[in-house]
Amino acid sequence: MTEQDNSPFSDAERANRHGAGCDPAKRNQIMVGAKRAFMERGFDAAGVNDICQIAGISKSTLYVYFDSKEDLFEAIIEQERDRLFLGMAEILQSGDTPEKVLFQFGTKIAEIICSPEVVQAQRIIIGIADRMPELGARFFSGGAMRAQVDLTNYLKRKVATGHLAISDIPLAAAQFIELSIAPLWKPRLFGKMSTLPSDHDIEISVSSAVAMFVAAYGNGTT
Amino acid sequence: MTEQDNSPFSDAERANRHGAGCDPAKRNQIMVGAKRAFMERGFDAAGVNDICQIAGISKSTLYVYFDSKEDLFEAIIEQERDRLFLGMAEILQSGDTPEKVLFQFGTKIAEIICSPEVVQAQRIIIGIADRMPELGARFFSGGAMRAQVDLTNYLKRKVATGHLAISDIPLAAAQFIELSIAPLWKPRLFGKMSTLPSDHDIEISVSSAVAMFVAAYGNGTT
DNA sequence: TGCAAATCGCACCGATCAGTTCGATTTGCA
DNA sequence: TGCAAATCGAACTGATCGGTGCGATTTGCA
Repeated sequence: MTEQDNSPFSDAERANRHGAGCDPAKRNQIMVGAKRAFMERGFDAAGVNDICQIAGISKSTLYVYFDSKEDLFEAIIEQERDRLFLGMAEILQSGDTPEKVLFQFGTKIAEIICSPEVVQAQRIIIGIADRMPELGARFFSGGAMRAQVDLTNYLKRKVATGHLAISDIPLAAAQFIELSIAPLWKPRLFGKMSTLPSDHDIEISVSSAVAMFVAAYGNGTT
Repeated sequence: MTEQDNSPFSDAERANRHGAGCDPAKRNQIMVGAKRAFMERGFDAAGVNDICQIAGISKSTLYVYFDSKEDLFEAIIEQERDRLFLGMAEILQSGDTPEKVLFQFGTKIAEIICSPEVVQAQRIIIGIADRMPELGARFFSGGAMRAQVDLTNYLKRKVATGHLAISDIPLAAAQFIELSIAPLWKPRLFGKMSTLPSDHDIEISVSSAVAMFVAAYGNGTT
């Protein structure tokens, strides 16, 4: 698998010289270039030679840092997955009303999920889900599914404090997320909508999602 | 296995001589085999030789009937797309209450969209959406989007007769469809849920979708 | 500066695959 | 039955691509 550099560098070593395939800067350089190549052309169409050219490294070096093209792709996906959903959980710590919190949460998730990079990544992952089934499942678990779990926990708190009345809370969380991206994501994924949805589009979708959610699960006091 | 010779053609049709690449039975035979190959292995992994073997025809003949592998794939998708959404519109002609109609509609669409064949087709199409952007858009327009248009028209009628109160009707249609498949489709697509959702799973999802929809857009009389 | 390690550059391998060619074979109408 | 058209089958083409091997070059510490 990936060379998860378990080698403990001494301070002296870390400064400049690294073992073969152990320079984090070079590793990052490869991943940045490969990410661009994959995003622009897809997994199959992006050749290893293209990747090397874009990243500005030699093929020999690439294969010192990564075992295979698939290995490289996995490393990129895992990194991006974590990066994208970073600020997600914080929104749910706010003390605002559920309406406001849900609106912010829905907006954020719609922005992420419908962004060109994420849509492209999703396309690639879905397309090779047969060849690399574990990767698809992990991407989903660490991305959209994790957001759903976070939202579930938030909703549980709001139910406990009587702000919301929900019987099946995980289902409600999934519903809200799908509602937030309802008219946007699927067309994006299939290429029917080629341009990024505007802030206004997202606002319409998310505010309607919040309204619907509150109509169904609100207790009338908000 | 390969010979699908119980074809539904009359003796007259079948006995006739056809021009090269003009025998509908042979064309169908190719498409049946190719469909199996594509579904089992995906677009790239399914080789033309595999397709020929499964279909029980020679490569030469295949290229008499279809210009390319992509051409063949398109023909299959267009055919399947129409077949799957066949009984969809009829449900919306029922005189039942909106709750019942929506429940039937949601159940049907969830069954279709989450079925193994459709999920696999969606994966393939999404995966090659970059190479064949038109196909993805057409597949979406003729499939899920058409269902959404049908539902929009139904909802318009119900709004006109005062059964429902909706401001943005196309948005509401999209919302209902997404709600119906909310906890099911995405995990299926990413390979997180490898087995077909049970009737019970679908019922839970759809009935909750209906309840939510009525809570948001009902006028209280139903 | 010298030396060893890391990286580079590039040819090369082996495999795959879409699509073509063409002679052999089957099919079905007259 | 004869003949022409449709189909078969299998070799072949041309190109792509992931991955390897190895000598040349650069890098950075001693």
